[in-house]
Amino acid sequence: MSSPRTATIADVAKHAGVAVSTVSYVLSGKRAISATTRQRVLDSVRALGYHPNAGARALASKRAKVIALVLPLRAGMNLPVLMQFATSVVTTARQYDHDVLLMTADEGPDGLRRVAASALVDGMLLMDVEMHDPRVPLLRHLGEPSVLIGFPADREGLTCVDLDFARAGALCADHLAGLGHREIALLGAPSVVYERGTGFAERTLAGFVEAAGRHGVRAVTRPCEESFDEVCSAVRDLMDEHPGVSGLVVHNEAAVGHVLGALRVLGKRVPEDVSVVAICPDDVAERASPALTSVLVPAEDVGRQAVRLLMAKLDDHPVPQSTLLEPRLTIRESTQ
Amino acid sequence: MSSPRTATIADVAKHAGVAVSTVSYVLSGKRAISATTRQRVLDSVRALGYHPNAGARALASKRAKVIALVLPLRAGMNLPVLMQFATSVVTTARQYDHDVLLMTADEGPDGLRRVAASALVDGMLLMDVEMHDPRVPLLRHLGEPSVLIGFPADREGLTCVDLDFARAGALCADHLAGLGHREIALLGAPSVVYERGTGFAERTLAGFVEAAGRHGVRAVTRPCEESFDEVCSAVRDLMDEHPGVSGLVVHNEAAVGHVLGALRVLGKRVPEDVSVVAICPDDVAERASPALTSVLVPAEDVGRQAVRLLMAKLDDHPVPQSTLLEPRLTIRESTQ
DNA sequence: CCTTCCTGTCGAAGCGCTTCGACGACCTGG
DNA sequence: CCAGGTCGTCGAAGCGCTTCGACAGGAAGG
Repeated sequence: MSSPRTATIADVAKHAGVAVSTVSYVLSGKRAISATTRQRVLDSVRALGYHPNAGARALASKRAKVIALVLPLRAGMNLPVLMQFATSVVTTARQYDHDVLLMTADEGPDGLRRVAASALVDGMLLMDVEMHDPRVPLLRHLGEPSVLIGFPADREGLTCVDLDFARAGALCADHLAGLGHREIALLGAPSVVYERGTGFAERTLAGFVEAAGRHGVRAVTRPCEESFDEVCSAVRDLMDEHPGVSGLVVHNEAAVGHVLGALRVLGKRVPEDVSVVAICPDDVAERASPALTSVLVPAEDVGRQAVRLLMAKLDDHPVPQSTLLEPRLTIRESTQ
Repeated sequence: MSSPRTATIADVAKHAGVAVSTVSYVLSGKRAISATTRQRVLDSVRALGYHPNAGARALASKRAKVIALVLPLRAGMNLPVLMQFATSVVTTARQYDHDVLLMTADEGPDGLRRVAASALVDGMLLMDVEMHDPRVPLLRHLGEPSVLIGFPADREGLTCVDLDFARAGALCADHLAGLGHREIALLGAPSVVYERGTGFAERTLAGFVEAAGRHGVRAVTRPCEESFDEVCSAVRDLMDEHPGVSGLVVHNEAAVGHVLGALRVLGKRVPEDVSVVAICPDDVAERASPALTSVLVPAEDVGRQAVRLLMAKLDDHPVPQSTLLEPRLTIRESTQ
């Protein structure tokens, strides 16, 4: 049962009849090795099922080949997107031969410090960055390579990636305005998210308002809680106060379903009476009835891009300070 | 800017005026150290901001203090529960001074092999285990300490944890029968989940049917897809074919909201015409209207318990082969 | 034909930590 | 008062890997 002690590089060297360092150079490609030797070593590696010991490698090379993914896991986050994101980070990292250490934000800045100081990871990916995030100054100070998902207020010296939420908001307004709607509304995140100063919510709103203005369309916006009853009354109030609203943008994944339910209850048909555009993942939009015209949050792209940037930084390649990912609008049945 | 090379154990030893090994013993507690020396060392540790180098520690001690969390990230999984689970795993692991490496199942068995062979992790947690999971034999073979979330068909030599889904199903039936309902129905996971032979769906169903039988109540069950339209027709068909059904159990998180919408569309009032019990996280149940009587999937408990078991195994403590977590029914407004 | 320069390989020196055996110093009991 | 224990500490030997400098041997250049 007990495996016969996993093979070490010395075993491989002996098996191939070469020096330990030669094996290392074959595996890392850092020095030229003749084709025949290389092949012999590779064969031995396979024969013995050799995998380098991660600790030893990290110790000697000062590279752990692990990156940290710091997820928030706080109230008001939308989980499915997060999960998609995490998946794409792991997958992409593996393509670069790196693994992913999962951290939650509740260990706080100390967690970052610990992980950096112990050389457990080579760099980190931080999600759900706020405008005035306490981790940001620490990050600058630590000097660990890092990439942020989201934009803090002061971007100096950082590398940030995000969906271009302003464009997303604008895209929704453009679409509705293009369909001839003259008065449109945005139902956003729960108010707590705005209070926290999470950038993406504000940027969506700004983009929406700006685009509406550009088209000469009246725009109203309000936060949106996530229980059915609260969504219901929010929608009702909105319609009462602004009876002319015929286009609705929903930027709140948990509430999307409830908004449709609320409209049904109020006797509003979609899209005949009200057109609805959601900013959410495609599966949620497709699962709704009618299927929702939506702007996709490209979680996978963001994850992939973030990892790429981090890898570039690890290799000391220069990277742009900000990367904005283009949103994509998919027209389905909920707008006309 | 560049930190002055992070402190090593040698630095601490020098600063405290003791031998390196003494520092190590203070930190690990594996040998008796006088109170005064201990204090001096601890002070130096704090003064220098010392954190042991993870690689070196792993190399020397053969313990990485990292566990792997293998998530599925496949279709039909319900993400929020998964996320809660992941959070509780990370948090609990940290309490045991361990970190968590995130792996997706798509690297497959090779991923497990790699991670085990490279000693990157000391043990693993596998989620979403199927009845005939290909990873199970490998796991037995590798001899890495591991804990499974979910039950494969052959449990021999493994350690498994899960919610007692049979009890959960039974609890729902008990509750409805107790309220006097004589004909009840279970709306389950999408059919693909049953086809995959995922244990939890089948066990819920079995528990539900068994309990209904025990109470002399008629039970009907069917799988349930996740789009609003499909849910709608499933509910309509169900009601047409079994007009006597007055109690509904929904074991499908994504469909819960749609079921309520469907009943609303069909003119059925909840709970006056139909009582509804959901098996889902509390926040989903609370967010619905009316707030749903629900059986909680105690993702946090499962995560915590799984980590505890794994830690016990790492310390060579004996652990039970199966651990079933008791479900808890919360009565809200949707049943009468 | 001899220097100069690659190319391919090797040996050895760490990386920072844990752990084992050794060994004074001190206590205890006969 | 000394044999036999403890207790607290130290030094050194690795753990498995990377990487540096050295060095044969052959190619190229004068």
